[in-house]
Amino acid sequence: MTDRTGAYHHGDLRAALIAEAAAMIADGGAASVTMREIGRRVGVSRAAPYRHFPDKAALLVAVAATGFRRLGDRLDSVGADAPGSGVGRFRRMGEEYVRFALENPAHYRLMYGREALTREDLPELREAADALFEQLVDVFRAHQRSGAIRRQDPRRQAYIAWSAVHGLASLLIDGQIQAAQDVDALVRQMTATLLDGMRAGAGRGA
Amino acid sequence: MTDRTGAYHHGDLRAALIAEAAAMIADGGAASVTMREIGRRVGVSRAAPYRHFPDKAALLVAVAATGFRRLGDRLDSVGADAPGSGVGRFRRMGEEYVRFALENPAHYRLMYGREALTREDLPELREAADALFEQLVDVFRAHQRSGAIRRQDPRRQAYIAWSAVHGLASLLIDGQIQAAQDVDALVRQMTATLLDGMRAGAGRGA
DNA sequence: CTTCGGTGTTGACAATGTCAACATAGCCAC
DNA sequence: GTGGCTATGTTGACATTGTCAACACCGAAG
Repeated sequence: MTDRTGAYHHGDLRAALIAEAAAMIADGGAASVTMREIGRRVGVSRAAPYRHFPDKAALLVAVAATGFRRLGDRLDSVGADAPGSGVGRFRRMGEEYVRFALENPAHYRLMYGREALTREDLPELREAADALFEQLVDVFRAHQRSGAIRRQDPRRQAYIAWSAVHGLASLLIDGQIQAAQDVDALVRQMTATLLDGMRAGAGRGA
Repeated sequence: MTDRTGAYHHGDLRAALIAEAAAMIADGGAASVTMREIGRRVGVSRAAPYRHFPDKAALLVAVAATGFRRLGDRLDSVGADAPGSGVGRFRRMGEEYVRFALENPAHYRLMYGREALTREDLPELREAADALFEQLVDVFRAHQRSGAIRRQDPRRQAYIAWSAVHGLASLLIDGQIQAAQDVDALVRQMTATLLDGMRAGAGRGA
């Protein structure tokens, strides 16, 4: 198999590079990540990573994408925990989302640090993010079915909810909102506000 | 006056540096900003900027802070336009906020790119951001007085609203939400949802 | 006029991303 | 098995960058 990106000399350099980069990001911020240092830590030379990623941005994209997938899994699991499709599902997902961000601030920032990471040739990130979004849309579809919220374009509702949760996570991470706040309470108030707002007449968009 | 940071050899290098950096950010992204290039463009040597800013991050903080002040001014003006303190005030501010972000995406990203910019010794950014937040709190206080929304901690309401608007702006800028969407309609739906939610019973936070 | 601090300049250094030339290891056809 | 091809990894090299140190200059204060 030539196509397999796996074990050759090192074992599975590609995976090791992603893991090491993630680790470095976790405890030094994205700025501390260096191609050369990653190589050093993994035990290869500085140019070795270039056999697996065309450049630094590509490696970071891969790292960011794994973040979206991990986050998606976590949201899935708390979503699945829901006994019925009660309104609590969105709330629990919101809490979990913010928790993930606070636990992995640098990684989270990287995931949305689209500035350097937006590249046509690397659709992986966008796809991972899109998958996450679709999860969210499903939640709103479910909430509509259960009559908890108003029937209208669930994607629009999901956009709004995503914005709110992502915004809160970002502001918390960056310290714009003092983390001393009771975060869970804030998340609950936010999700409740949104759901209440979506239950009421709000919807004459456009 | 020795304290005056102003005109000496150049005229007003400090201000020129900030302006030039802002310009470079505007059309090349933050990554394109280079101390040396800024110097080149302003017509000074590479080390000259270091007489006015201890390092690159400090200059970027200054640039980011001007962004918050400009944004604050714009929000003020649309807020002031409000005839009464009608509920429209928050909506208009939200629209203006998102407009600013879409018009100055790179600058906006820098403003919230707290990762590299969080430094104890440079409170300027935090202060500028805090001032913006206080503007928002005032809006919710006003909306409470007019009875448009529920009476509860206006800061919590402002946090939620800020999160939502900032999140939407971020996702739009980064292309996570297709800009092809009718942005204004989305903003209107969001602000309406939030206000409706704050009018209803949502508030048992904690 | 002299002097001094605020400004700006050039030289230098270490670190980084990345390319090119070169080495090698494992798998394939024979 | 063996020769060779490709995937993988290595070292050398280069331009660029942030930043510091040593030096030069200009204008105000005495």
